[in-house]
Amino acid sequence: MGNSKLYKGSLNTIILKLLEEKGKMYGYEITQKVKELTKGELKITEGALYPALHKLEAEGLLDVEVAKVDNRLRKYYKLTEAGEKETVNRLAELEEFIRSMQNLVNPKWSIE
Amino acid sequence: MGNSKLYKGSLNTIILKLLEEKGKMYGYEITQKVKELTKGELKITEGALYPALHKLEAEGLLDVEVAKVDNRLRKYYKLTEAGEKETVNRLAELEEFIRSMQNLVNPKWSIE
DNA sequence: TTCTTATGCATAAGAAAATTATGTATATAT
DNA sequence: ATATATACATAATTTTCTTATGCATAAGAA
Repeated sequence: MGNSKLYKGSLNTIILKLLEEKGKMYGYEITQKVKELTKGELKITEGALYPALHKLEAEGLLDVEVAKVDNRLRKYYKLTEAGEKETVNRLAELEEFIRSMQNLVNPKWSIE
Repeated sequence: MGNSKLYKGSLNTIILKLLEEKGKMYGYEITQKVKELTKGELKITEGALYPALHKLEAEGLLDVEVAKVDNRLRKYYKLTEAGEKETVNRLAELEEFIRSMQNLVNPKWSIE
């Protein structure tokens, strides 16, 4: 299972990006969304996700809001103001990184 | 200095790809080439590079050839046959990963 | 009705893969 | 002389993941 050892370092940015898009999401929802968007190629494990969410919250980039749906707990996360600013920066960095990787891996692509 | 925390996991593939292109390269040359190709954005540190080269060699994917140029040591690495095969696989995996990341970060790009 | 799968959170132990800090040595430019 | 560039290497530490485990409810299958 889960053999995507390549996304190391980009998990935080992925989380921020999704929250920027959707407004608010809860942990399990994020794992499912990523699986869906990448056609199952990228699987966010809970062991990676929850600590990452807690850290982003501790850094003041996320706010939490607890809800109970169908008698089950959900923790909805959304960007703080600081989080919105950081998201812009980190996304730019990630996009630049992706471009660099393309340049390395397949220079032809980036000519156009 | 070196603030590219994003390429984690892809160093091995980058090395293999460069060797596939250039035939043979030595460590220091690889660091400079990557810096050049990414316009300074990606800096391979020696602490990451040399262990990676040694590991790829131990796995039978690389061959070494020592040379002395200007009284300085150089260790030229090149792909073994097994290394050439692995390079194809790992490049495909990395390209697929890059596509996934694009899909997450900027879905618009990947429609075309 | 029992068992599995899905939903939902969390943390601890361990592994992988980097960074940072050293160390050695020669060559070149200031 | 001194700093920078070239060239290799490794140890200590940190970051960031995977794997394993734990708790709990809901829904569907057997």
